[in-house]
Amino acid sequence: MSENIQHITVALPGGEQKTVPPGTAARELLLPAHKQAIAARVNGKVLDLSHPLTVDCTLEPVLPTSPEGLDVLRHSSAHLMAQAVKRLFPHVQITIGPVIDSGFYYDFKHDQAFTPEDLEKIEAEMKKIVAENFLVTREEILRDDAVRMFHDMGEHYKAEIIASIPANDVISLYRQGEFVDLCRGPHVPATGRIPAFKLTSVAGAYWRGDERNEMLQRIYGTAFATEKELKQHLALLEEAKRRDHRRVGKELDLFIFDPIAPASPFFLPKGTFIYNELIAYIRTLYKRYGYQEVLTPQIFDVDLWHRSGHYENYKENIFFTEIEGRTFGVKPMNCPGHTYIYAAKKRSYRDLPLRIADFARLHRFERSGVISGLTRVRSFAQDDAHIFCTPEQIEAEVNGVLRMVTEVYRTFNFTEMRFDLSTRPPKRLGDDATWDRAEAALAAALAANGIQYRINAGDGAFYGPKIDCIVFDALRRPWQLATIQLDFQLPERFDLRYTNSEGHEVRPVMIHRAVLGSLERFFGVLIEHCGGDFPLWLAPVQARILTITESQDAYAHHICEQMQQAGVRAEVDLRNEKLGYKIREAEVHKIPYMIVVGDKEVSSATVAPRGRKGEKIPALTVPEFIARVAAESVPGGAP
RNA sequence: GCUGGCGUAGCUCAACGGCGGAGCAACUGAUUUGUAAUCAGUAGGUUGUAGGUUCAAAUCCUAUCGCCAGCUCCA
Repeated sequence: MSENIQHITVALPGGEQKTVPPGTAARELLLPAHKQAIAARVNGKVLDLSHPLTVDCTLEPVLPTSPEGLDVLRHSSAHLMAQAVKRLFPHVQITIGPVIDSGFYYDFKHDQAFTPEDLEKIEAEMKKIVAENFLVTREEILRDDAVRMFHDMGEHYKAEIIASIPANDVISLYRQGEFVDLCRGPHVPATGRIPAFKLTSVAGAYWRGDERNEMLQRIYGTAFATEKELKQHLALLEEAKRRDHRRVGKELDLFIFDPIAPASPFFLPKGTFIYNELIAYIRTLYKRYGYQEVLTPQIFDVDLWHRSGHYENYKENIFFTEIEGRTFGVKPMNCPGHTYIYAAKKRSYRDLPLRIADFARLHRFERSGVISGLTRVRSFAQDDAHIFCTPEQIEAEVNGVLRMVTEVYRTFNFTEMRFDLSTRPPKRLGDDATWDRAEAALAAALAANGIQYRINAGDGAFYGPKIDCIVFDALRRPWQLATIQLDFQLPERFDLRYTNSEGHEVRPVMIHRAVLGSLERFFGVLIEHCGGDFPLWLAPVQARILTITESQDAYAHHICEQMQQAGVRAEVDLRNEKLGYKIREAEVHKIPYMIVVGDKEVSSATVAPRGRKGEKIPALTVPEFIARVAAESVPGGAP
């Protein structure tokens, strides 16, 4: 047992190697050079700085600015918050406090609700604990001892969590000052290392996320490596508020909501214009991509929903109505209706693929707590279509849909996209050979389009695998919009057939697909993406003519008429106001072109356009201006 | 649905047991104006709805409708 053969070799960043006795803390090797580190990465695993190194390993610092470091920081912030809460509200029980995308939260058992004033107090206490700069230490303890310990402390939720961990496991505790919490870590070495945090909101949450359990109080917060990043994050939240489609929709007179029809938008003329343009744009693509549009009933005998399986699986979301003793369901989806169009005549393989598109209104009952603006409504339409094809055609069809999806999102200036391929779930319909072929076809179609994708194993629907398209808006928030789903079940349930080339009757495959998804939801996302500055082709008013005095009224009317005749959506502002006032108003209404006309323009028969961002555009003749608008006013044209 | 918060003029918000206000918008008048707000005046309300407490309710209580945040990110 000679001491000197028990040395370990640690590889540090930059190729440096050190030989140290086992048990040396990671911190000691990192410290002089990497004092910013808040954790250590040992053989790729993120651990405490105090972690004793026992075997040969690679060692890297984890900085608070790295994604892993930020997680550590936020997790420690959650503990910091829990400590502050326990100081201020000793009777409160702690439960769990994980890291989330935008920060962290901690759930507490507290009989009263936390108020915004409480949050301020808690935040102040957190700052105090940071100043006290407690060491954060880790210790290991047997499970049963931990259960007893938390039980004795009156932390019954904590004890319950620990009791659900296997009996022989060693578990870890983290201590900072008087506060101790069960946690697997890692954590920052001391509370003084948490520089920038903010508590953002408080809300109810169920114990273990189950609505049958009792309700806890959840406090959300966020933390960053620097004050500057925290400010940036808070500014982003402000910007998101400013762009909120509910606010923009009101300001720009796009749509309203009224309690008389909860979660069902009333589109005003300007909003309806944009809505219809979205449909018109998709229709132009349908011509190129070979879709045929249909109109189908709004309500169907409940028999349809029994046969399709919706009654069994989706009843809670369907509006029912009764008349003449018959029960009808208002359609939440178009697919069952479309099977009737398919089945209306005998189909041959020569008829396939059959692509049926439908912009029909759909109604789904959504629980009152989940509805929100245009993004979660009870009344909406989709750019929905169903493709009936042979199994051999799946890849080519999905390929076509993917091409359309990428074209559409490019048009709307969504530059970032992600695709997820969801494969067979444990509980499913159909044989493995069919699933093999279907999943392979989807993967091949993705590959054919050069699309990188993630696999969500087991996340497919029970009736078939699917591809979801997630787009990121200007604030980098993800939205799941387009979807492509294979379906082997509905053709079965509705006994759909076609005659193949050998004369046998066989089942077609159904592909459900939407590109924009719900038009309402897409509209909402588009508003937030562009902040209300719609591209020229979608702007309800493209140009507003602003006069300086009433002596230009006749000219303004004349050129407005000219523009309208040429298809430019123009209007005049003849009000007896100063130019600055009219400009401000047009600016606030996000009108793309302001056309200033004074005596100068009248005498030279020109216009002086101004862009909505204040860009000065040299004087143009009216035909020149019209040509400019016409050139820019196409999908994918001027932003 | 559940937890919490909030419903006051068209919009954004004050008043928080004691006569419901302001800014913007609207309307009227004056001003005729050159690139983000000219001035003055007028009108606008059973305080979401229904009950209750009180001498007195926008304010306190109950119910109801609606809106907002959250309720899957697992020590």
